[in-house]
Amino acid sequence: MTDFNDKQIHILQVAETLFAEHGFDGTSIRTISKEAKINIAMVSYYFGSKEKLLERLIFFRTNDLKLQLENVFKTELSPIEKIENFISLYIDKVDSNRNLYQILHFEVSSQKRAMDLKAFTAIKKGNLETLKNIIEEGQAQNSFKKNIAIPLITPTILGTYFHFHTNKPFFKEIMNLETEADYDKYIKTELTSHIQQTIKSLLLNEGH
Amino acid sequence: MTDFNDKQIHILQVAETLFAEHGFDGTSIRTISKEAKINIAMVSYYFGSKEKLLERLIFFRTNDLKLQLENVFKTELSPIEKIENFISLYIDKVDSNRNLYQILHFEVSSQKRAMDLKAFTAIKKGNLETLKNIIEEGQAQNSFKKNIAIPLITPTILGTYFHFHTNKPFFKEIMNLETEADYDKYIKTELTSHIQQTIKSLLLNEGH
DNA sequence: GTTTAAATTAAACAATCGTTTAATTTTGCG
DNA sequence: CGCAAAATTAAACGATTGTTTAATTTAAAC
Repeated sequence: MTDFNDKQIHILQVAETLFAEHGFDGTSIRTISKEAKINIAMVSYYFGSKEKLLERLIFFRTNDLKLQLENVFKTELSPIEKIENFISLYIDKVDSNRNLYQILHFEVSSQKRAMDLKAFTAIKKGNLETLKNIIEEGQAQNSFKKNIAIPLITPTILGTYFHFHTNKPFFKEIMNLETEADYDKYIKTELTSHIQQTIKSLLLNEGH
Repeated sequence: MTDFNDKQIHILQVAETLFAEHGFDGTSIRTISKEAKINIAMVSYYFGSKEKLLERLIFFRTNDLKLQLENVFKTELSPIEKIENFISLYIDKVDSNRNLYQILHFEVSSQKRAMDLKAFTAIKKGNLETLKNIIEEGQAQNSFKKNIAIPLITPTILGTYFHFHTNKPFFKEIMNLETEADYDKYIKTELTSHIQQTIKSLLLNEGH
């Protein structure tokens, strides 16, 4: 159940792109088949149904995407450096799996699909726990503020990223990001830096 | 073209809820008609097509939702107080139009629909301009930092809100928000406060 | 080379989609 | 009332949806 052959992976990759572009309901099996240059019946043959294809796609990616943020916590860095690494690593991972997260973002919100997202929820809880450990470490040595709503940090980190990316055409225009490379570079530099600066300002005690 | 009769408004309201729940493609005209207790043909009769219905819905709401954030700028408050009001007003307006923004959020990102969003883009640019004025005022009197990526402030404000709301089931669980009223109250208090605190920390010069 | 299973195909399935038609009912006005 | 416009209806349209079937080709094992 864990393995995919080359053909299956190819179908998943094509479906991922199309789902992200046109949504799950907006993408037909015929479109996927045409794009992947396979017969229509192959999707049912390999995955059973369109909905199971999506489930397998989520598994395929989240299994490949288990964030190893715990390692950040275990390093010898200072809490504020850990926060910086936590953010850059998080954004980088999400950014390199844009399409899947675009799908999850919508399919999760429209909770119509009754699919198993427990694994995904577990990952989110684990990441939150890691963040909590880092922040409490900083609070213990009095470099971080005490009255912080820790569970709201992640919404600020990821929310800033997603809102930027969701409104990509708008920001490409007002930032004069002409090419895709310009856009990608802006995320890796300015946007990531802005998020780091925002969270650091929120956490750090004044005068440190 | 500006007026809607009671029946049209009723259809728009039903469609708004269903679109937000199941997406545009996931909602059929038959479902809308059934829910609104009208004949299937009435949608085409009043709006022309399903896509035009969505356009009219966006117009219907954004026309009612022209944020009067400029008024915040014109008050006699200090820049930091203006920022606080800007954020609470913005979140409150978006929160009271959750469903529409949920739709816009997805339909904008999947830019398949070739519809007229210029009015919406214009509103966003206007809001950004207002925010810029407030911040530059604070920078002029040396209470705000100079090196701020102003266009990334809005993504942080709205992104935090949307990411929270998109993952509503997750946060209801970990925050122990049992009822809808609990959830709504949390947004108006804790979440809004967190966003205000975050932006204020980012903007304010240390020692002020 | 024969055999068996896997892979692939074209075709058809019933269901649902958005939209249109044409007939009927309701409404408002003189 | 009589009449014209608006509103509403049931029915049908062709197109597309996800899925299944049954036949055929390919691949691997012996």
